Parts: sequence; structure tokens; C-alpha cells
Amino acid sequence: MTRADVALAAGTSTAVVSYVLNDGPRPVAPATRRRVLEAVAATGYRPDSIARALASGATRTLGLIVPDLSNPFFTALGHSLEDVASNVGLVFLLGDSAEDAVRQEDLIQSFISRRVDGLVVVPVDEETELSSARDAGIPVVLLDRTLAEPEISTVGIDNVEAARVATEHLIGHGRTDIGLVSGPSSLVTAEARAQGWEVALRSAGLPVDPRRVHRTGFDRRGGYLAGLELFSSDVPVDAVFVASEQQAVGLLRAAHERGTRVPTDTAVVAVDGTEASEYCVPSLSTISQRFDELASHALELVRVPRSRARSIVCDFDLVRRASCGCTEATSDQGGSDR
Amino acid sequence: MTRADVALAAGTSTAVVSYVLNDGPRPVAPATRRRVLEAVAATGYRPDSIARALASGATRTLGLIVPDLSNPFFTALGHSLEDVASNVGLVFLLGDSAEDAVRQEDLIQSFISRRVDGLVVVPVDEETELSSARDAGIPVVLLDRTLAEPEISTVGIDNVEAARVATEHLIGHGRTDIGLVSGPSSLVTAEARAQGWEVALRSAGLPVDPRRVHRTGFDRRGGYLAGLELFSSDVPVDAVFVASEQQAVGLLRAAHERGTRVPTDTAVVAVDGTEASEYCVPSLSTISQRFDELASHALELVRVPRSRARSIVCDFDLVRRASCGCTEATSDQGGSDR
DNA sequence: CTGAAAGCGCTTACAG
DNA sequence: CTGAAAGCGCTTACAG
Repeated sequence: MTRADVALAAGTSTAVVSYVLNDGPRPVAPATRRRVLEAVAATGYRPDSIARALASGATRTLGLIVPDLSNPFFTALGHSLEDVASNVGLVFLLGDSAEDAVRQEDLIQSFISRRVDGLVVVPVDEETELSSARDAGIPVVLLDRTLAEPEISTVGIDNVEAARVATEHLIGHGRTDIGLVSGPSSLVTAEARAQGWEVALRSAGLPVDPRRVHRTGFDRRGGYLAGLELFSSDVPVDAVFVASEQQAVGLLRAAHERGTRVPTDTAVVAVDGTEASEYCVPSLSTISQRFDELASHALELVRVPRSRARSIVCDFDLVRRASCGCTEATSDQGGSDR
Repeated sequence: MTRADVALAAGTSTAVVSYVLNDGPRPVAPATRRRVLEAVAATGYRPDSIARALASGATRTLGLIVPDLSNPFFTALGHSLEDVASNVGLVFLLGDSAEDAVRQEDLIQSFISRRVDGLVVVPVDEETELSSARDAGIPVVLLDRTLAEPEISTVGIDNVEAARVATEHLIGHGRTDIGLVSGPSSLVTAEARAQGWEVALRSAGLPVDPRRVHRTGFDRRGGYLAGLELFSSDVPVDAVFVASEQQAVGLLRAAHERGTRVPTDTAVVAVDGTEASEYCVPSLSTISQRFDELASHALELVRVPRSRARSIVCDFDLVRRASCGCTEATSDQGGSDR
């Protein structure tokens, strides 16, 4: 079943079949169009997008590379991206770099050779090499994490500000000995969130004590280990700003094991806003990112390539739940003030 | 930069370039091979897989369709699948059907027209129509959930047995009033797990009380709502078998809100084995699925199409943690007995 | 408004 | 062991 069969059945040429199927680039007489449409229906013809891609140069396929598919934050991003993309007939090739730069490079090469129309990547580190994509003329947009190099379009939140707001909220609860759990310093996101925490403390005249700072992996285990240390340390900690939700989940577990009550003993605010935060025990107060907005902007940047790189900064929302002390832990229905 | 350029630089024909790049189907003299390899390196040539796909008929691309990308269970599956696939140079096109049959059908059509070499799908329901893929000659394998129709290859665990083992474990802890939280009856997985729960109760001579049965959505909210009802009901419940980990997370939260202590008042065992179970409060005892095994088998079935449909049943492991009473809630290090 | 034909970048019988 | 050439199923100037 190819385009030739349809043309034959419609008594026309393959060119005309293309014109009606693609709505252009040439006009087609209404009667002819109808015959073609009927022939398509009658033959059950399906266009071959591989052939189409070879001839037209566009695959209508994008590449998505995330550092870890088992991290709900990246998954939430993927969920939204897939949703927006499907609305415009675009599909994502999926890549999980496993936080490994080599693996990431392989994926990029693989996607380039598969001729993706664009690349959305959450890079594993600041050193990520994207020049091969640029050379191939493939638009790239960075999500969540950025690179040292400013030549690439970027979508994300203002991480310094997000961390500042979160920390300030803890200060508003009367907390003074506020710890920090953030990610590896190779990630600008982790750096910026650490910075925001510091800014908030300093402008409130509160101590910035390195003994309350823990930089670990951006995952549950990292947060868990940090929590164990934090909650068995001599240095008092009556609140913690945690730079990611996965880490917060681990930290909450450590608190439970150590007998530290959240928020009574130690209040917690995190960043991300995945569904997990709503069902934590206690429910997690968090800086909620607007996944759909991030996804829409990323898709827009990758679809209409600009001459110059653009950076889009999305808003975020502080969602007050139990872990900071805003709602009763046991009566909290998991709702938010969004 | 095309194959012709490389051929020119190597002083040979495009056919020979293909032969060396593909290691066949014709032999190439060592000296010629070297010249070609050098030319490839010198020109920085990258094969165009779209052209390759059109000529060869194989895209080296698979389609993956899951009902919900924000469900960590499907994500864990995706993670493993992507990993195994990448080892053999295969890539996945990603589809999130959002538990919607129409959306799922669109994805299938889209993937077929993109000429995927195979389809791995976690179907939204038993009625899922896969005939178009079969007509197109595309191998399909069902993961986790199965269909009424047995004509399609399947990979999963023995859900009746998994539920039976989990429930029996609760019985072993001396529990007698054991409730059930399972998924929608349109899913055979949910049905089978409900059945296993019943089998265990009956063979222990324990009551199968419909008032302790809750069938809800396979997500956190479903489990949460079921938990609220379960824990405020007049019917005593000293244990619950929960058919999915997402539901268990919601149920744990409901228990927390209702002041029900887990496992003291009510013991809990779930099914799935995602990383989330390890960091729950209390940590969740669960039937852990072997994601890598499931993924390997699925990939194998989809890569080497059989004449007849095959069903592969993978083993599972009962991971004993705090929620069933096996380990102390506060001293549990999140380990397992795997 | 329509059609014959070149071309997209590969693969692979076929002939040598 | 090597090469000229047909073909994969589309798109799209170009000519009419």
C-alpha cells in the first residue's frame, strides 16, 4: 500500500495525492481532492513517515534526554513534554543518560543520526558538549539545568529566587538554625539553590554555618544520608531547605528513623512540585514548578529556532503543606494554595 | 556529507562504504576497508538512519506506550527498557496514553506510520485494539497488563501468586482481618491480584468480607481514598494487601491522617518494588518485580518475532520491610532481603 | 489545477 | 573483492 496505489485508485498522480494529504504546496480541485480522500479511505493507506522524512528533511520527531528516568521530577517534565508535543503531531525519542556524560554523548549522536528535528536535554553537567547538534543544525534547548556556555536556549525557573523564597518562608516560621541540603556542585541548579538559601539567611541576619550544609546526590539516597548526618549532629537545626523533592523524601525518612519530628523539631521546605510531595508523611511544603509551562516553552524554543539563544524563566509557586508548619500534619488533606 | 563523499575520498564506490560500515553483506579487502575507515574519520561522516531505514526497511526504533509517565512503576519499566535497548543500538519512541484508549490508539497509529520495528505496550484496558500493528507486521509485546485476547506475546509476573504470597505473609504475621485495595476491574492485573488475595484468605479459612474490599484507581489518590474509608470503617482491618505501590503510598498517608499506626494497628504489603517503597514512612514491604528481567524478556520477544505468541512469566521477590511488621519501623535502614 | 520526473541517502541483488 | 544501478516511498520544483 503506497502512494502510487492511492494515486491509481483515485485516477490521478502521486503528486496530487501528496498535495491533498499535506494541504499543499499546490492547490487541488475540490472534486479531485474528494476522489483522493475516498481512495485513501478505501485502500486504508497510511503514509510512510520515513520516506516522508527522507524527502522533506523533517522527521517530526524530537529527542528528549534526561539524566534519570526513575526520578519523578524528570518524569513529570517528560509527561508534560509528551503531552504538548503530541498536540502538534510531534513524538519524542527517549534517552536516559543515567547521569553519565559518555552515555549522554552517545544518545546525542544517536539522535542526530536519527535526524531529530530538535533536542530537549536536561544535561548531566555543565560541561555537556552540544556542538555536534549545533553543527548538524539541530535546535537544542536545555531544561532545568543549564551549562556554563550561554550559547544555548534555556528554560527553567529562577533557582536563586526559588531557594530564597523557600528559605524565607522557613524564617517566617520563626526558624533560625536553617540547614541546607543541595545537589552536586557540578550542577548550576544546585549551586543557585544553595546561593538562594544563603542570600535569605544573610538578609535576615542569620548565621550561614557550613556545618549545616550538605551537598549530596540529587536523589532519595542523597537526601537520606544528609538527613542522617543532619539529625545526629551536635549543631542544632530547626529547619532545612532541601533543593530537590527526591532528597526531601529521603530526608523525611531519615527524620523518621532518628525520631526527629517534622515540622515540630525541624521544618522542611523543598523544591520541585511533583505529585510525591503531596503524599509524603508529613506532606511536603515545596516550591512547585509549572511543568506544563516549562514544557510549552521548551517545545516552542525547539520548534521555531531563533538566530540567537533565548532564556525563558518560568514562575513557580510556594505550596504550603505540613512539613513547614503551615498546616496540621494529621489534618492536612494534601491540598495546596496554588 | 553523504556516503558519496566518503566513497570519493576513499576512492571506491558507495556500495563498498556500506559493506564496511555494515560489516556485510559482502566481504571487503582489508586495505580497502582501511581506506574507507580513514575517509569516514577524515570527513566526520555520520550515516543517515532515515535513509538507511527507508532502504533497509528497519528503523532500529521501537515504540513504548505506557498509561502514565508519572507513575514510578511504569517509569521503572521504561528505565530498564531503555537501558537494555541502548545496549543493542535500539531507541524508544515514547508514548504516554494517559490511561485513555483513544490516545493510545493514536499513539499506536503514529508509531506504525513511523515504521517502528516493534511495540512494547502497557495497555490501558483489556479491549485495546492491536490488530493494526499485526496487519503492519509489527511485533507487539504486552508488559505488566494483558488483554482478553491471547494472540499477543506477554511479559509479566504471576499476579495471582504474587498477591497470594503477599497476603499469606500478612497471615503469617497473625493478621486475620485482611482488607484488599486493588485497581479497576477492567485490568486483568487488578483482577488477578484480587483473586490471589482471596485464595490466600480462603485457604487459611479467613473471612473474605466485601466490606474490606476497595477497588480504586491504580494511583496514589486511589489508595488514599481507599485508606480513608478503610480506616474510618466499623469493620475491623488489621492488615491490607495493596495491589500497587502508588496506592500503598496514598494508603500510608491516609493511615497517618487517621491516626492508624502501620504496622501496629494495620499491617501493609504492596506490589511493585519501585525505589519509592524503600523510602516510605514506614518503609513498605512489597512484592518486588524484577524490572531488568521484565525488560530483557520484552525486548527479546519484540526483536525476534515468533510465529506464535509467547507468554513469559518472571519471578518476583517478597521484600520484607517495616510496613508488615518484619522490621522495626524506626531502625529499618531501608534494606531488603533480596 | 495537474503530472512526469528528479531527488532525498541509503541498501543490495546482480554482473563482473 | 568491487562497482553501476535499481529501488525504498515520499516531496517538490518545473513545465504544461
